[in-house]
Amino acid sequence: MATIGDVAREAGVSRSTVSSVLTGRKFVTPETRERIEQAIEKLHFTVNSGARALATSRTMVIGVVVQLHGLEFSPALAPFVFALADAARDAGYDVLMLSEADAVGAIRRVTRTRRVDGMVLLNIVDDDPRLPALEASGVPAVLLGMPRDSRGVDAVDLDFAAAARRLVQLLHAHGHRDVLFLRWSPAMFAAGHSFVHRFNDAALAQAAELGMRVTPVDCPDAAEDLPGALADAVRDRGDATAVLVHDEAAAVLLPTALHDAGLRVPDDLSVVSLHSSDLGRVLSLPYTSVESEAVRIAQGAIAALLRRMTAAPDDELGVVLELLPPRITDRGSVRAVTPDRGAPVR
Amino acid sequence: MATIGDVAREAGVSRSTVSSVLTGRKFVTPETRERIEQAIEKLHFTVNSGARALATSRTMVIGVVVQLHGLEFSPALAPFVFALADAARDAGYDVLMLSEADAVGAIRRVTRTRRVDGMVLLNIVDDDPRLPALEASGVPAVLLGMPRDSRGVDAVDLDFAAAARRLVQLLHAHGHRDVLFLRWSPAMFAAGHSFVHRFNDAALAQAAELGMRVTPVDCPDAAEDLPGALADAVRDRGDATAVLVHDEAAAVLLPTALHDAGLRVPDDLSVVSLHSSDLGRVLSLPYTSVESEAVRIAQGAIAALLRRMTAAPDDELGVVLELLPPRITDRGSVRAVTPDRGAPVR
DNA sequence: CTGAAAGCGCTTACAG
DNA sequence: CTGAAAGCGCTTACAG
Repeated sequence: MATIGDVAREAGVSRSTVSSVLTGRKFVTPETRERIEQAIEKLHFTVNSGARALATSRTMVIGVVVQLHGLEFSPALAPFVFALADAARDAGYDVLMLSEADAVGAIRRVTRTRRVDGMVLLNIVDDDPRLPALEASGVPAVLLGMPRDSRGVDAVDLDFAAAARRLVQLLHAHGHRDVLFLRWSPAMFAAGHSFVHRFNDAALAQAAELGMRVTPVDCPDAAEDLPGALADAVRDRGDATAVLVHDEAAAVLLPTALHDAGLRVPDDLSVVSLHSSDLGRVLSLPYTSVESEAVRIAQGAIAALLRRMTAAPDDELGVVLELLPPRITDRGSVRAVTPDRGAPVR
Repeated sequence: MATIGDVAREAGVSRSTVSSVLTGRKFVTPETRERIEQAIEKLHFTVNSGARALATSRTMVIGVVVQLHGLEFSPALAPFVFALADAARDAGYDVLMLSEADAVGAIRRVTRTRRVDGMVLLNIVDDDPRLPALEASGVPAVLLGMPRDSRGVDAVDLDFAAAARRLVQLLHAHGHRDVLFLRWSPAMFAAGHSFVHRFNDAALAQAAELGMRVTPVDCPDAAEDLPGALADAVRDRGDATAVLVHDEAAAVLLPTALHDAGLRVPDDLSVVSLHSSDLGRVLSLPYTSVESEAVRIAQGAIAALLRRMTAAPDDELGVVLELLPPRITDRGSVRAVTPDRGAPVR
């Protein structure tokens, strides 16, 4: 491996001059620059990132901490991780994946050993134990998610409340007044996943405001109980003319449950949902739904992180809490009904 | 941040002695060791990984390269990535996630800048363009997947051929002689995903050997065409008494298609499958199937990589090509039929 | 068993 | 505009 010294010798200049063209932080005459670049080319020289990190105190690495609670639909995390890596790369950063069970330990380890310049935390919950560890580390960070209290840490997330309102409004505008709400399991609520609460609270509030009846159905904690629970919910739907879904697995399994019950969408029942867009695409989920926006959220998170990482020490930056507006993709799963009778419009 | 010099001063010893207890490569008398450990504790000292990397030429980081072809079911990759990170961590390594579109560029970049000690490549295809780049880099590596020609690189994968044989044998043992084979799309075959070929070839060969009729059904390249294709396949199944599935999305959507057709499993039709275990678990896919073994494969891959990374330069290591034996989980989706009539046994 | 010195490969004030 | 020197925080022969 060629070093900066080899390049300097080859080009007949000093190491500092080579460094100047590498960093681009100093002016070098075109001629010597040219000579140096040729030497770099010839020797296949590349900067040793460890040495550079030691000299600059910047690793150009971002740590991404995902906590696999087991409760969550882990495949749905993948798009966010990949989108984060892409966004980081566009800014010149690599991504260290921290998925070990002991997330607090991971944060301590990589920050103390100076492995990363900044951190992104995924699947945040209220009172997340990772936040104090983050605070103690003093490393720039951003949350991909929006806990009740982000403790001064920047956070970026989809606006789940707005998403819920828009879906409810959509149903209302089509005449639906009685809606079944398939929501995340009690364990997810209890774990403090704030997106679950935000969606739920906003959906119920919006429905109340519009004078709609919304019957919540809790998805079971155990995956194997879900098909049965869906079947029950659909059978016991009463006069509901529409279904609002906010649970990954429920969105995937609902088609089967509806078919089992001999119901057609949207003829017999309208459906709107919020679930992972990637999953929906691959499985052709046929429901009008809110996009999960992994790419935009990841880009927003990296932008917020860059702002912190590149801030001067004396900059007093305000906390960024960014809620991205939901976008709805219409897949024709909502049908207009007459509000009074609850029956499909002919 | 405390440095090794601070610790040395605090403990009243030299920096080299501190280093000796840090690395554990030299004997230090218990008394001085004790003093040093107390100083480390007191100052909250942690080794600066960049400095250590520079001094030792080892980063303790493994690069994981995933190529998101767009064709594949990307959420199914997540379990492998997480399992790799876990296995690496157990061996003291962190994982750098490389998911950018230009995988070859990523390999060049992280190896030339000495960011990693080794690499793991996921979703390998035949004639994978990443292999030459890997070879050129000279960095230890392992493939998670088994291309036709691994070009001297260690590779670990599930034994897809054995998996196919065992599933076919299982159907045969239960009397099935006419089987529908829902297989990956032509684009996946064309892309050279060897697991797709290995499963397919072995399934067809085993069936022929056992005198079974197997009718392959190509899943469509476009996700949105899959539901229709499944419906067609099920309707036109002829005298088939069982379905063999090797396609993630097909495994997920088959229940709906069967329900649509008014068919019950296993009463009207038996089903066996190979799909992501995690996905199957979360969605409660009700089919007897081969486990995808993300954890065992990842552990095997990291073990193989460690062997290379820790080998002495003059060790002439043989190439490791490891195919893990498939394990079948019985979910009662196979029913015994009488071979002659093809009708269910009453 | 411990320490002084050199070195890993860069960057960055500071002179000139 | 270029270079010599010091320094980033470790590890590792080599003496003693």
